[in-house]
Amino acid sequence: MASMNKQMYLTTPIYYVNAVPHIGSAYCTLATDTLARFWRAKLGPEKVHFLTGTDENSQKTVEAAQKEGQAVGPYLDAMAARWRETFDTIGVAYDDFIRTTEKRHHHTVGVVLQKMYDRGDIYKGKYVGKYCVGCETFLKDSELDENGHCPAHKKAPKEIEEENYFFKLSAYQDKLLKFYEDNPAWVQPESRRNELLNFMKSGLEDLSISRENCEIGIPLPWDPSHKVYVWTEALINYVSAVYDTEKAHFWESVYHIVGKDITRFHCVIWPAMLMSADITLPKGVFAHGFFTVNGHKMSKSLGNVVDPLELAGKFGNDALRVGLLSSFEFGGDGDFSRDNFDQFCNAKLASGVGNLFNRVIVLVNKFLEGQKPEVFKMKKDYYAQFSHHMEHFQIKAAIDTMFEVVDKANERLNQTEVWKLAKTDLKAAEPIFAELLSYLEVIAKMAHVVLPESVEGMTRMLGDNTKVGEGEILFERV
RNA sequence: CGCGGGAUGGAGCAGCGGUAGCUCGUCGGGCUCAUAACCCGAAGGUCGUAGGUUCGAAUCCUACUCCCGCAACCA
Repeated sequence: MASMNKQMYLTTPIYYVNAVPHIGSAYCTLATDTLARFWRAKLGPEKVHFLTGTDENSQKTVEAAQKEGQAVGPYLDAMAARWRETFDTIGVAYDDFIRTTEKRHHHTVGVVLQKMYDRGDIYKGKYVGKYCVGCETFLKDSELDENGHCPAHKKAPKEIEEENYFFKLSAYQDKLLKFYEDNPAWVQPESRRNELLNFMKSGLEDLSISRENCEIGIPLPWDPSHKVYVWTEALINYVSAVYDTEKAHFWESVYHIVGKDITRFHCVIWPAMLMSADITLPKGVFAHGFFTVNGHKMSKSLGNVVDPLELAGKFGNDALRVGLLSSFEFGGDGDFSRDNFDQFCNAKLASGVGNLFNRVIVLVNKFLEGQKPEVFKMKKDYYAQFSHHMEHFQIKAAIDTMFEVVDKANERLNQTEVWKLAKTDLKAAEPIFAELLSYLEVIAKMAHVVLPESVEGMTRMLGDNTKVGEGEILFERV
């Protein structure tokens, strides 16, 4: 159970560098960042490791570089920097950013594959098939459209016959099923787990894991004329980041946060590879859902691609973070619309959290000259509720808990009409101010995790042990 | 019979066997400490259709209809 963890290693998928970051990658990364911030608050910063990065050893990146008229190396450097800068800009505090072109990754991939090879799980076979460069995969005849083209790329696939190395995935079917049975919560949400069980029960086939004649990639240690297939190699990044370093102890506490489209790689192929290489399996995999934009899939042709940098620039990083994460449950699908986002910023952030802080602090300054009254003992432990949700990857529910406290405080304000009471009976008003300040404090504690930038203003307003600060505007209305 | 997700008040969602809930919006009232913010109340749903199981069904079963994703800027 996550609540028993003494340390935490969280990963996002690594992102293809030949596209620019969009709202989906920002969503996944901000979600993982938020979980990381929660665990740092709970366990201490040194007990948490948060990894993200870029996936670069793909034939597609070679083509993209050529299109830009650049050499591959500088192109990859520039694109990886762009991803990294985007995450930095929107307030993602990763502990490590891995690129699959780095030496540490190449080294680890060699080690892992050699272990699989030594065990006898990798053999050489002949692969005859139709290869689509765009998909980076072989397509079955049944997958082609009526013209014999790849339905996704509208291009005829190349007829390729080549020697490939294969991984005996089929040999792991029973072990995987047993593992799933023994670890019912390993994949979350449960609907994804059921999908995967059906997939595995339908029979696993051996997997081609190498390519010949690739311009980019990692050579197989025992046969450098073959490069490791990009997906096979990409998964290993999670190990590469900690393998053979002082961070190695984190491996036993790793949770992968992934998109629902890549669960097969992470929940079937990856554990089988780890079993083969005799490496401890991750503690769990959580698959989040996808966004539509105004009810439609994000697409360049529809012109509805949402740029996270634009939103962050306009509304602020905290609004982007909590706006995305609270718009639908982590694990489900949802819709993003600019109208709803605007509404959220006004209603929940400006009129909600921001107004409440200003409201209470101004009152305390006005009637108590900023002096803090006796501490109030709260009946309900809101932070415990918040923690419980976060420990179970229920990010939206955790954020909703914070807004619940905001509502509670506003309700108390109106019930007690403390601004009237203070004029006639200051002694009676004091405990109410104490109560209100204690709500602000628990909100700030949660904001440390979900509103990491605004928490600075909250801290200023809450002041020191004896006096509160000045009221200020945390969120402007939009 | 390709696979999968979904259909719940104006919008977005939760509920998944026991008298329909949340957020936003709308309308009415209150308050005036606060960022035209806050509080209270109301309207608004026969929970896609038709059957079935059950003392009782959004909730389980069957059939059907319609949307959407797998279709790359893809997480």
